[in-house]
Amino acid sequence: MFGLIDGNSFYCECERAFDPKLRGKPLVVLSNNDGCAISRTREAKDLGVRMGDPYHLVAKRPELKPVIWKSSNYALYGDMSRRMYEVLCEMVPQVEPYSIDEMFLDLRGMPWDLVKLATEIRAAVRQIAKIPTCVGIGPTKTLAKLANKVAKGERHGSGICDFSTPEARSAKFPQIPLGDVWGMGGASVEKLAKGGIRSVADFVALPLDEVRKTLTVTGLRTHAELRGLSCYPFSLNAPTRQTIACTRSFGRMITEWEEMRQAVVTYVSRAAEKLRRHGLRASAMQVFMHTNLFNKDPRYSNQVTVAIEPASDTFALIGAATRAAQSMWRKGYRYQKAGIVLIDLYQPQDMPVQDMFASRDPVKSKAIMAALDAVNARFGRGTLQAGIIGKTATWGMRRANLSPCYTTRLDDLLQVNSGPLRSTDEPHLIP
DNA sequence: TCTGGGGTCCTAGGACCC
DNA sequence: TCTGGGGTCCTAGGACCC
Repeated sequence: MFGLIDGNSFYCECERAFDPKLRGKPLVVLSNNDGCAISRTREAKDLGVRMGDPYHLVAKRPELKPVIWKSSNYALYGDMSRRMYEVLCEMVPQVEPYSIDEMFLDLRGMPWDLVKLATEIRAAVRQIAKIPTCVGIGPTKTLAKLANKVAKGERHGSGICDFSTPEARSAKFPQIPLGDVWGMGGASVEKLAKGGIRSVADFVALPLDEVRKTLTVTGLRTHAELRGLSCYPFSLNAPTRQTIACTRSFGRMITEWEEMRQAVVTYVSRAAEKLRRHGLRASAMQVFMHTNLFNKDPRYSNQVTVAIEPASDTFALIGAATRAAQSMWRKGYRYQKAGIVLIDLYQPQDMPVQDMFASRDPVKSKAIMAALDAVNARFGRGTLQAGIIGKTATWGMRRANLSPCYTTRLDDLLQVNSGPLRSTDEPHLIP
């Protein structure tokens, strides 16, 4: 049996955990660059903020005046996710992180009442990690996900939904729209609706060849999972990464090559850091840049893919990325975004060709990269930056309302007054 | 002025092979 | 008149996820 636990309005609740003033208020966390709404509290949803609403449009709406808008703080959310994971590991034999706010629980062989266990898990995560959650239970991952969705939809429910028995499923399935199912996106829902298939019950009753014909093998898997046949096993070790990317919109449009060069150098450095953290090397990369696709500016969009000598060395990757960017740079446009994606990733021992004639001394390179990563880990990202001389860039992303990194920066730690403790779980802030 | 970022998997079609 | 069968590998694009 699987469980799926999922943080309610996860990013918003991470903010609330450290700032009591946000509790009970309509709160929205914005995407990078303060672009659009990506996490909303119940209060904000009730006021009509939708997922993906562009901030600059929605902030003008008078009924949304009371909403508090926060820039996203991934250092905080990532660390809160880790805390949630640790609490869960104490309570069930195995936990498989699925996303920053969702984790599958292996409930096989758990001897007691699963709903009771789920209740205890929710309470522990709430108390220790400060995150409210919902839990879904089912014999497959897809059913656990669906149960979780049902639990989340119940306004004053228990926060738990159990789909472990066929009876529980057939009672609910006729009322659940197909789009609620994990793996059923807009395109599939639309295709099936043409044949009158709208609810999960309709879909489950569909013959296999029909499913295969309209949705190919992925649809077939979802279909099987909904009938209780597991196709996605529980897996402990995270699969090795296929791609590592760093792509960003600029805080303002940029028009100069030097700015673009700096951006590309910054992004590729960041990606190389991730690459080393995963112990991988890249043997190809894609670099892209484009102008704003929403406004009436003259449009330009280009992308190049280059093969490189397998590397995780920042300097090597910078060279390749800069050349690629230069080859597609056209002066006279207002660029809005650029990015780099590292592809064809290898574990060094699996590399098809050993770098016998490597143009860089591998021992030296390894030592320099280790030093670079250590300095940046200790003193903050970008303390040592290859390929950029001088002042801070002005094109970086907008993050107008960023919360402190309460849990990952010493300078940002909350301070607690000494003296008699008050009977409250709220941190006592020193102004 | 201002519309995110980072992933995975699958398929179709072309090039190529024997 | 008639032009096989069975593969692999690569890429671009679609669909989906959070």
